[in-house]
Amino acid sequence: MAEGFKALSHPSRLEIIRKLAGQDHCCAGDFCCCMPIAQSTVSQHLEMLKSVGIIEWKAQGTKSIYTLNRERLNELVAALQQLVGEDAGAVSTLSAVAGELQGNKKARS
Amino acid sequence: MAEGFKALSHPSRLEIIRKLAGQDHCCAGDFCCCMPIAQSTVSQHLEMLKSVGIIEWKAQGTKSIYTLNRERLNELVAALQQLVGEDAGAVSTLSAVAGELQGNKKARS
DNA sequence: TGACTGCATCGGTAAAAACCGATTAAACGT
DNA sequence: ACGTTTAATCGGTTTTTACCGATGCAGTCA
Repeated sequence: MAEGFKALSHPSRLEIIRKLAGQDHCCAGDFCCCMPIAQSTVSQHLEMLKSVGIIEWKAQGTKSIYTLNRERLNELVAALQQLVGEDAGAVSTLSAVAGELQGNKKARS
Repeated sequence: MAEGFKALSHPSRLEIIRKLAGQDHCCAGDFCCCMPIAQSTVSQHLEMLKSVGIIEWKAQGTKSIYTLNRERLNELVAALQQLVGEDAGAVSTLSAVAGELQGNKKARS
């Protein structure tokens, strides 16, 4: 769990995730060209994210295709929520939001 | 944001949070006695958690009282969810849960 | 087959984090 | 006022992380 959050604890790695979240998949080079760090450094950040399962890797010709593992990130979210103790208060907030989004009168009040 | 996750990226700090989550408040000594690290080290971990707002501090006599800032942790949860991209899928799951908990027919389907 | 591309990996340096024991300082009880 | 308790801070060491340029190695295309 600490490992997972460590992977999220660097701006460059968050940037990688952000980019990947809006794009379905990227190859390694796509990150290099929009970040102020060397290619080898990017590669190491990718390796770290991969090692904790936050991103997934696939070879495609001479390129490396990376995709976001949303499930793994959701696990981290869940772990964090559980740590806080997702009690009644959190649930009611949650249902209020859900109601709002659906025009659900019962949930709103 | 990276700072926040960095604070969560160490087992000792997670342990502090976990302990605090089940206990409303603790003084500094309460952590020392159940962790395999020196008092000065615990103090530094507490300082780090405090500096990013995850815990709060209050002096009480000769003791230091620490409490968990659940709101701050929820902010991090939210940030992480947003990073993943809380899309339609996530919302419907969310409202389904809310509906379940309230006996809401509309949300259930 | 030989040049080229795209990336991972290697070797090394600099900076940051983790940790400790010792010291300091505030609040307390006597 | 004095000794005690509690916890922050200091000085220093070791380990880890971040970063780079250079090198190596597939896969591709001429």
